[in-house]
Amino acid sequence: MVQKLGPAEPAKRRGRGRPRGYDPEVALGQATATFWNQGFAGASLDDLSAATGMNRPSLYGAFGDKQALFHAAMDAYIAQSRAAMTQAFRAGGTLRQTLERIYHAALGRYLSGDVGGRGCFMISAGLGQAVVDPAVRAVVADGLHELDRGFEQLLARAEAKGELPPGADAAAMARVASGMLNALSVRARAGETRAQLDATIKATLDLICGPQASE
Amino acid sequence: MVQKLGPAEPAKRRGRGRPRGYDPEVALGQATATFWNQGFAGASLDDLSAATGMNRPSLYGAFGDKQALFHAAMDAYIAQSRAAMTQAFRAGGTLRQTLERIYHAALGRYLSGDVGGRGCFMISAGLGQAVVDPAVRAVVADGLHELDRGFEQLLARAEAKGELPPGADAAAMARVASGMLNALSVRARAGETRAQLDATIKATLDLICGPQASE
DNA sequence: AGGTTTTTATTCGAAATGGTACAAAAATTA
DNA sequence: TAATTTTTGTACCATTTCGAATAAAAACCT
Repeated sequence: MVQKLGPAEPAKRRGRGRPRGYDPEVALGQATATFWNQGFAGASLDDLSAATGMNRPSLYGAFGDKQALFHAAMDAYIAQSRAAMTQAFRAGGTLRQTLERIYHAALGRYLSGDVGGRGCFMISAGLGQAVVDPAVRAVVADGLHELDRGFEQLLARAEAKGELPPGADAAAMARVASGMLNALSVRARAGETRAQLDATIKATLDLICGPQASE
Repeated sequence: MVQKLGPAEPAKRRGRGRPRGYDPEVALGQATATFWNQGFAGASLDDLSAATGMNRPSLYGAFGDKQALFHAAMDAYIAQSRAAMTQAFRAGGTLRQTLERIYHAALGRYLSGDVGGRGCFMISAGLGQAVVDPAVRAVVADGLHELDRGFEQLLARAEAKGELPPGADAAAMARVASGMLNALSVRARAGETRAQLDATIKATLDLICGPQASE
């Protein structure tokens, strides 16, 4: 889990001094994974140092103190998540296909890693800090609401295209669709199997889009 | 927030030695609140000592080490939550009334305290430890699945009573109903207002039970 | 009153934690 | 080659953390 040290491949020269022994993006990813599993308070600088292969002064020089590192981890996670989600939202197809793609893209991230289900980083690690650090709470809330808006637009477009039954309430559907994404995070971290989580996704799709024969 | 010390009122004599200066149940509640806000790793023994008004040796004598105290906090929370939920599930009324009662009972707990939304203790504090402590993960999973079964029975009974429309899938509805409870926890802790959360509840009820005029 | 028992209060200690100082190392530039 | 610049590695520091040891306090029992 530690990136190899020593002179990194001369990928990009950066001018004068000694070259870095690590790739900042890789290191940030490894620090993120540590926070993801153990939370902010549960991840010591020694843990982070071991995970990234950087010693503490390097960590400090690159990212600032522990809080700053955590914020950098959130920003990086959000950026990645946003990229994947944007793609899933926009790839086209029926409403059901789109929702299914969204849920499975998210679930793939929630089940990634080697600890048996970590959930969403913002929910699992971010919300742990939310009560202690208002700035973290605000970032998490923004992330949630950005997704909310995505679902609202998706459902509104589906309604406009006539994909929804006549009496359907697109706004209500969007709220539930977004909420069930949070539920998947919770339950992935609680250790539910992929089969169980897939069943929850199917139930959500059936309720929103109408039932469909099993595959 | 600290219970008063000194000789407690002679509620129940317990025989020989010096009487306790605290009520174990009250102290456990205060310790639970500390874990709830700050998580397991984020709550130091000093924090817990200050919150309960017990000094460390007393804490240790009463509950064992920090892990044991956390497990005791989970057990107590589950017992309280189960009592409230059982009542909400069984009090009768239409499906919509019952679901509304369940969600609002839970939401009241999720918004309790003076830190602006803490969510469910098991999700907010428990899941933070789930990856680190498999026993905690198992307890949380059990709690979730106990609720799942409650919703399954509730929806199955509603179906049997003919409260659901003909084509409805009671099992899928139960999964979503249970999942949205998790979503409420997440969003309460993210700082959503009661009005926002009520709107999510209403959306869930509308989707499961059919729309209803606003009050 | 004197002894017994249980809890509380003070204190201590070893380890871990977050953060930093400083010199050695590895590159560039002159 | 020598000076410069940036990063690394080691060591250190003050504080916090968890836990335990020990003595004082407050009740009961005889």
